[in-house]
Amino acid sequence: MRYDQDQLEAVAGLFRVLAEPTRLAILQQLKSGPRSVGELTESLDARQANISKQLGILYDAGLLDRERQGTTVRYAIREPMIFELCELVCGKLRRDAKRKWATFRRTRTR
Amino acid sequence: MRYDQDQLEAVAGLFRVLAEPTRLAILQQLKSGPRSVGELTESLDARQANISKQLGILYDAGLLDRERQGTTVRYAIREPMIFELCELVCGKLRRDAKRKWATFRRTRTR
DNA sequence: TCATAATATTACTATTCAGCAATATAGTCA
DNA sequence: TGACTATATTGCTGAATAGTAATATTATGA
Repeated sequence: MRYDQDQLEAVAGLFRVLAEPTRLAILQQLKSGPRSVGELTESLDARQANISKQLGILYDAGLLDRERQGTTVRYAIREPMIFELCELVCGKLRRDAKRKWATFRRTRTR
Repeated sequence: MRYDQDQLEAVAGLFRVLAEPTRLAILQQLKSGPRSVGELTESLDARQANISKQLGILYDAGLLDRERQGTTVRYAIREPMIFELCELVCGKLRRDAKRKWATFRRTRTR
């Protein structure tokens, strides 16, 4: 697969959406099931304005579904693919950590 | 899998490295094989300083290998996993595009 | 050692954006 | 309608960073 400039921009844009701990934390919460803005605000110990804003960004990126229920709004994962992404990244981080640890042991033990 | 704050930061950090079109373009070039800074600078029509800087960021993130050969330096992919990441993202973008197109057709044809 | 070539670094500017407080909007119920 | 609740938006500030020109570093060969 070969990407032109616009496609690279689009791919980079989606990675950028995932490049923020707060948004990842939201996604992690939603992995267990749909949540309202208020529930997320409480469980993440954050400001409502910020959670709402970050949810908007995730929604605009097409990663979440949104549904009004009376005066509350519930968000849910639309793209389970994001968890595969996170798993791949975590696998790499684990490999890095293991490598670093092995190096440390080598330099300490002889 | 459950992530704490530090892990979320680490994952976000790696996504941030991939969240730049120039760096993705570099990775794309390297997919065909190792390249020197000069070769990348030419094929990407960019400034040498910038390519060198972005290569440094990719290297520091543990995504690239580096090898000096005389006065030139060749970089190579160290983590083929990144291409899986890009493929997942592209799959999503294709789905989005298809969905948008289908909606367009629905609203036009009746 | 000197000249040259390839790469890296530095110092800077412009842009982007997370988080915030304040405020606006939308839905519910009396 | 008005009071109340939940969510969204606006305007702002501080921090991060892509790209740049200029310069420094490193290696080669005469």
